[in-house]
Amino acid sequence: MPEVLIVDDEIQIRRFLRIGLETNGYKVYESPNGHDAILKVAQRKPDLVILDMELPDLDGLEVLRRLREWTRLPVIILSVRASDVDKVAALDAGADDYLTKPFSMDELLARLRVAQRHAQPLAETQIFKSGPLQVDLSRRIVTVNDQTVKLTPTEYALLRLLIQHHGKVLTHKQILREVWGPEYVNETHYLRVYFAQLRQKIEDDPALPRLIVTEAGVGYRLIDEG
Amino acid sequence: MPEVLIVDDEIQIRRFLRIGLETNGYKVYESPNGHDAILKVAQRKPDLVILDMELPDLDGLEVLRRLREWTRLPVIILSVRASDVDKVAALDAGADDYLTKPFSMDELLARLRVAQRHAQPLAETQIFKSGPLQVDLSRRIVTVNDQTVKLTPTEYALLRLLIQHHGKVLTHKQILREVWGPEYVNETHYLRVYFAQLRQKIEDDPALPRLIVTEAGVGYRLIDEG
DNA sequence: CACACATCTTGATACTTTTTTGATGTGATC
DNA sequence: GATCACATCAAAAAAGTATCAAGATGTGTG
Repeated sequence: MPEVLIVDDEIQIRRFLRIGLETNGYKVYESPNGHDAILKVAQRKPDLVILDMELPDLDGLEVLRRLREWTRLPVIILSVRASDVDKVAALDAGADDYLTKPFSMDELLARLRVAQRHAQPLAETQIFKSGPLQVDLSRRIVTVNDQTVKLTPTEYALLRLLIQHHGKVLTHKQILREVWGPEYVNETHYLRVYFAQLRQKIEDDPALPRLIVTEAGVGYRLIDEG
Repeated sequence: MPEVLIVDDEIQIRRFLRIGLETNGYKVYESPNGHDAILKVAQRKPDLVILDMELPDLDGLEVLRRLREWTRLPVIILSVRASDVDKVAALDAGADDYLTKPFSMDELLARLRVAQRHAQPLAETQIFKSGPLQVDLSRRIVTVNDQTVKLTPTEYALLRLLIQHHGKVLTHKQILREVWGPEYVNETHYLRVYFAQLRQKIEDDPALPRLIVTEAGVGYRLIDEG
């Protein structure tokens, strides 16, 4: 859920914005003045800031400049001032958008979505490695000794769970609950079958498992850096 | 020197924009209509596009949608229509900003600078290749072994989605939501039919697919560098 | 308006993969 | 040597997939 900080001194405006944003799936923080706003951005680390230009303590532009000293998070300016010079000053100071009051909620929401789009960095490829095993979680590709291996949905879910907790022991119940669902916590036979299958596919020697080790009486564990 | 494409049917507006932009250090291209605009973006590869909503051939929104099929370059909309629905539609279709006429040159320039800041240095994949398959996303031309192949709108939408995420597994739901819409997420039969059709058209041997592989129980994946 | 044409939707059927289930084997511990 | 926890194998059941083709819908044209 994206988090927004609303910076405005008028409580009615904050209220209006909060309602509109919350009904559209945002988590909302509020600041009534500039100093508090800068503090809250640092503390709460919101995904977006909606910043009014008229504040009791600091100028909105000044708040923006201070924020831009250390963060590039999207800032959308709200203002009653519609003059070019104000807009240009704010935009050049690092604002991502500038809306003149009165504005419609729909437009603000659309412009927030644009700002979120812009903020998204390129998705980095997340790859887990351990010995001969290599798992590309974003592409759903598993390789062993550089050979791609085909896993069924359940086998993959199991392996992904092990990777998410690599190094730690996962109890039988934990695994069954996560992979099959809470009503399967006693189907320990499933574990035997699927761990055998998984070892068959990803271990160099399935009879002497080096990646997936059994912790007798407890559960299973995935070794990293084998 | 940043390069801008101006898309507007009125020659006076183009002139006005050209002068303002050139005196501020931009190199300017012009398009009087939508089809020419799409072509020029592919040919000239400008850094920015200024797009008027009222065009003689295609709707501005349609031009934007077509561009977003293959490129994320910044597009700033100009329009006489100031209604929320128009703005929201354009922004959600992928526009980076929306200016209502009349606007000031200074504001436009400032918003261009914002758009340039946001521009992500992406390697634009105008043409996708994999094995015998070749797809020109900007011209919507699909060839297999240098033979042009005709795809229906849905088949093309499907292929384009696969290309945008090539290498990754796309789940059934993802595909149905993107191509047919959120209310179709359970119509898995559509997938069977359309993937069969697509394979028939783009695979060398549709019975042994090498480009579009099935991940049973999960979804489908487009292989790159087959 | 009626026509041909392309495309989308739907149903039937054969086929493949995956999951579930049961039977049996192994080794350690008491 | 009986018991326990785990491993392995393989068949049955279930779920998912491929393909063909007919019906429905929509499109533009004369």
